[in-house]
Amino acid sequence: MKDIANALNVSKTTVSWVLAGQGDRRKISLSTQEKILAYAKKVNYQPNLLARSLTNGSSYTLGLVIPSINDEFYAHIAREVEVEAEKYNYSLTFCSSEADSERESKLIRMLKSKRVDGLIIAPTKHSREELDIMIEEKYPFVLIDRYFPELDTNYVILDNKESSRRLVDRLVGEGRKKIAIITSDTHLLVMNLRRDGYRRALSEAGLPVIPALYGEVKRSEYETDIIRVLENIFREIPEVDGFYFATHYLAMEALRYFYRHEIDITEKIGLACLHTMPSFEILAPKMHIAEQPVREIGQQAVRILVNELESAGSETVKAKMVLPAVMNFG
Amino acid sequence: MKDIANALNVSKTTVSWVLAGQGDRRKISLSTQEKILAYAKKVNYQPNLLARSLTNGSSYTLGLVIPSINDEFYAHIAREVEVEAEKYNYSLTFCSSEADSERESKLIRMLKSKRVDGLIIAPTKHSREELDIMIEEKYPFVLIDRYFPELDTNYVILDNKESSRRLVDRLVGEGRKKIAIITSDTHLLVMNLRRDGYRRALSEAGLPVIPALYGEVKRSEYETDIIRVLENIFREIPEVDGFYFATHYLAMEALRYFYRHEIDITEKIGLACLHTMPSFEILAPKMHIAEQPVREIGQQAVRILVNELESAGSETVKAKMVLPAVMNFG
DNA sequence: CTGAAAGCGCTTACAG
DNA sequence: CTGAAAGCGCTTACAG
Repeated sequence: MKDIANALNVSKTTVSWVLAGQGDRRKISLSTQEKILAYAKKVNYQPNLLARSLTNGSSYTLGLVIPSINDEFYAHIAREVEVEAEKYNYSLTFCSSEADSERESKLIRMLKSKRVDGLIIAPTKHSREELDIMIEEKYPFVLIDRYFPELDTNYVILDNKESSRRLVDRLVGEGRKKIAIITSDTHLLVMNLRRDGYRRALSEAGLPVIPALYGEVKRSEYETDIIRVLENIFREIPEVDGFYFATHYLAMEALRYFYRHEIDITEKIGLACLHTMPSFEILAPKMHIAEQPVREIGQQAVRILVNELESAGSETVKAKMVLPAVMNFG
Repeated sequence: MKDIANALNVSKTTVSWVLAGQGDRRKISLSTQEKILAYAKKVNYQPNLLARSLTNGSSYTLGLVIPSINDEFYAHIAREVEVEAEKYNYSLTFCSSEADSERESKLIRMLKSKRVDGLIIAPTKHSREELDIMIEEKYPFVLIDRYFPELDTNYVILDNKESSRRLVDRLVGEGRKKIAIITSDTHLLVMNLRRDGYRRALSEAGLPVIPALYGEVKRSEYETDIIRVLENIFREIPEVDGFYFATHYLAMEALRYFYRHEIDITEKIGLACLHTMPSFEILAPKMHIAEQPVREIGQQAVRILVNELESAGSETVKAKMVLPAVMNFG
């Protein structure tokens, strides 16, 4: 900009106005304007957005903190967030927390230091400290997929309990009586809500909740641990006739197991899963699926954030959205 | 920082030195150092990295431009790039170009304006202009997955021709004689290389290349268009006994079709695919797969970039890496 | 119609 | 041992 000003014998101020499209408003002579625009084009001037951000106090970048970008669900979320953010001229910096709350805290601090305007977080655990600080500082952020009811934050989540209840209810409707539930990450409230939904459906149908039909998979080694869990259930309750998977990657691994052991999943065993993967339709056409409304989650998260950014200062009331799943009965 | 300086009656300079860990080198008295550190901690001081970047001229952010983050392969690449970048203290801003070179150009310009230190790009088409400008400006970037041999740029790609040749050769080895090839995005050089590999394998085996066994799927509507393509082939050459898919999502949709029409893909029809998806192992255990070495692509891309950033100024010779696929014969 | 000047929050060469 | 000052590249209130 300085170069332009020097080359053209005008002030940086003038250049700045013109380049910002405020030339007319500031009544800068057309000839000067044209001169500047032409020269800027000639030298292929690109504004330094870093400097602009420092001056204006907003970077037009949002931060996305998720367990891993290399996960069907979160990659899709990232895409939808990106699309929506672009409408408001924001771009996205993402970080994978790897379900480690230490890391998560570090990443959040880093993103704040880089002065992203707001954060969209799928929190792994209660990073109490970081979230409290952000609430205190009124730093704009919205939680997705997971949340903490005791904290007054924005969030956009699935109606976990009801989605689960409906899925399991469907299995019950098929006459199944020994329905297992397979979960993971049980420190997460959402996982407990899913389990609640399962229990609910059973008790509404007058079926007992059998402890041996509960399987908990270690997240960090789920590919192998789920085998142990499944074998356990088949050994304890050989007459098991249904499985409800609390999340998609558990179902994926279970399907791998079922195929390998040629277990009949069209008649003998009914399946249900919270969220989906592109192959489920082929692998298990009869599986009942409650799909996360990915697009809406992404859109709402961005809108809530942008809304809060635009009404900076004026206290906005926190948005708490609980969305229904897209039900896909097999 | 200013606040700290005022509160403690020292200069910003001193605060800056201490916070940068240069206190000892600058021989600042221990008592001052401790005072500053303690106060910084107390007020939870977080440096404004925007300001630092503006001063230092590097933002410690890399830009990743890919067709879509919502794609198995690129999401995985993103993850590996992130992991590797973190080792060098870089974070990542990503943008999905949606295979639109207009968009791609815009995104590249935007990222440069935001002063990312370097770019990792899976280019969609020859955005001649943007790439030329970057070469001209010596802006650090590395191409992945796709490249342009006529341009002197860094790149990390798969050995497309050889991987394809080996896959098809495998099908040939099974005694198959009517092997179809299904491709898409044929404006991309890499797709042509894959086709070359296919042709090569056939001619090495003395088999004819039959035009009717060539299927080209429209990228933008591949889910439906592939059906047309497959039906065409089955109609023209009913005795087709093999399919080579030039990329994973084509295989995925084809499998959907094969399952729906109960086509025998264990004996009658042999399959091969460049790159994989988590379900292929279950859906088509006999499919031959050449997996992209995702981790190595990500790692090398980052290392090349960081290396160029660190040797800023001194002319580095461009890295041109052609990696072998990880072969997985079904 | 146009420009000089201050400020955003840092770093660092220079001076004492 | 410590600080005043310049500079990174922008924006904008103020003055003429």
